[in-house]
Amino acid sequence: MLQKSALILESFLPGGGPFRLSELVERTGLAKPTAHRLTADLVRLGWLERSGPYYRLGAKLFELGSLVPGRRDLRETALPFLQDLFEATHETVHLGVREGLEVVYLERIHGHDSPWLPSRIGGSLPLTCTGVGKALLAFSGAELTEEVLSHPLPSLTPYSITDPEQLRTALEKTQVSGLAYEEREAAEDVSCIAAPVFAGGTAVAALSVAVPRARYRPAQLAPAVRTAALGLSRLLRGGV
Amino acid sequence: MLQKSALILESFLPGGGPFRLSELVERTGLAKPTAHRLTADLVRLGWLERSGPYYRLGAKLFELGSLVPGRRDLRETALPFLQDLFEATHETVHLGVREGLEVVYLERIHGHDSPWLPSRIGGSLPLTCTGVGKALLAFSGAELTEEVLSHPLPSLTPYSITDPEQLRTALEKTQVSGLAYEEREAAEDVSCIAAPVFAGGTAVAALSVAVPRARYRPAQLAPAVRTAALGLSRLLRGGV
DNA sequence: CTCGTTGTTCCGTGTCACGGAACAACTTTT
DNA sequence: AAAAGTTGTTCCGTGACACGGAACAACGAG
Repeated sequence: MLQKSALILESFLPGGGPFRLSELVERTGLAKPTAHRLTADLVRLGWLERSGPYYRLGAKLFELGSLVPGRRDLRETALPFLQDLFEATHETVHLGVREGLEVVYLERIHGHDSPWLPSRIGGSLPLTCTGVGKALLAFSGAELTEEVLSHPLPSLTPYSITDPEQLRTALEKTQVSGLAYEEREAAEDVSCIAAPVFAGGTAVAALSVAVPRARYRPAQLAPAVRTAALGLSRLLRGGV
Repeated sequence: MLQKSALILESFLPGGGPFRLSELVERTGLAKPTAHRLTADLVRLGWLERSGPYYRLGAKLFELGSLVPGRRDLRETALPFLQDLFEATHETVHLGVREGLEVVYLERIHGHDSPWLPSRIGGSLPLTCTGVGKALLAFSGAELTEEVLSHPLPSLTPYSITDPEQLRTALEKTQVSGLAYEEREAAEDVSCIAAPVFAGGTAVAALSVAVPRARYRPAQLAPAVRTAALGLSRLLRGGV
C-alpha cells in the first residue's frame, strides 16, 4: 500500500508531466481500482493534484522536498558562491552531488539567454558525460572509477565519451588540475568547466559553468570556477 | 496507513530537523510499534533516512519535490529576473506564491553577507507581515483581504502590523503604487520591498528584496523591484 | 446511435496493518 | 555496580480494510 503509493509518485520521476489514470495504471502495473483508490488518497493528502482527468505531483511534496536537510544546507551555504560565479560569467551555473553512479543537481541558476540543458534541479544524469559528474568522479576514489568503467558508458549526445581509456586519462588530468572539462557531451553546442568542492578531505559536491560553444572561453572561465569551488570548500572546513 | 505515513513525514514540516523514534511517536500520536514499522518502510523507500537513532527526510523527497510542475515552471521562468534583481541590489531576493492565508517561498537567493530571515524555500509565513505576502494580498481580491482581517493578525516581530486598519491602508497604498513595503515586521532590522507578478490579469506570485535597515534605500530599490516584476509579468503573458 | 476507451462503484475474500504486551538495549541515577 | 528509568525492537492474535474481478457509467470519436 505504501509501496504502491510510492510506485505511483515515482512514476512521475523523469518528467513530472501530467498523467491520466490509465497512464498511471500502465506505468505502475497496478490494478485499475487500486490505482483509482490510491490516487484519490494521495490527492486528499496533497501529494498529488488533479485537474480534470490529469494528475500532477502536489504542492505538499515541494514543501517536504525543500526541507531535506543535507540538500538544503549544502545549497544554502553554496548559494553565495554560485552567485559570484554567475555574476562573473553570466552563464548557467550548476551545483551537484554524487548519488550512486549518477549526479543529482541541487541548484542551477541561469540568466535570460541560457542554452537548453538536460540538467534539472532534483534530476540525475550520468557521472561520465557531465562536467559536475566528472569532477566528482575524479575525486571519489579509484574503486568508484573502476566500477563506472566496468559498465558500458552512457551517452547523452554523439560526442559523449564512451571509450573507457579516454575517460580514464581525462579523469587523471582532472586529478592533477582540479578542473573537469566537458565539451558537447551533455548537450550539443554546450561546453562546461567544473571543479570539485571538498569538505573534510572528500569531494562532497562539485560546481560548474555551462556555456554555449560560441561563447566558450576556457581561459576566462577556469579561474572563476576554481575560485568559487575553493571558496566554498574553505567555508565547509575542508581543504584539499 | 498512507495517512499515518503522511503524518510522520509532515511532522518534519516546520524545521525538518532530525527526530528520534520516540519524538515521532509523540508528535504524531501513533502507537510505538506502528511508528517503528512505518519508519522502517519509509526508509526502505528512500523517503526517510536514518543515521543511528535519528530520522531525517530522505533524498527521494527532494527529487520528487523538485518536479512539482507549477512550482518548478514558475521558478524556472522567474529565475533570470531574480538574478537581475540580485545583481542590481546584491541583497536577498525572494519569489513567493500565495497558498491559502500564507505565502510559500519558491526561491530565495542571497549573497555572502545576507541577514537572517525567517523565510525558507518551501516554507510558509503569514501574508500580513512579509513583503511578498502583502503584495499578493493587495491584489488577490477584497474577499481575501476581509478574511485575513477577520482573524487576529499574527506577528513575527514586535514591529509586525497587528492593527487591521493600519494594514488596510497599507494594502490600499500598495494597490495604487504597485509596491508593498515592510519594515522590521518579519525580522528585526530587516526591511523589504515587494511587487506582484501578474499573469492573465491575476497576481500569481510576488517578488521582493529584503535589506538590512542600515543599507535600506527605498528610492534605489523600488525601481529595481518593479522592473523585475514587470519583466516577469510580461513573459507570463500577463500585464496589469 | 454505436462502439472503443477511460473512469468509477460494488462487494466478497483474504491479507496484512494494528497495537498491547513483553523483551532488549541503552542511559542516567543513587 | 545495581537499580530505575527511557527508548528501540520483536511477537502475535484479532479484525479492519486493502485488493481486484466484474459490472456499470461517462465520455469521445466516427
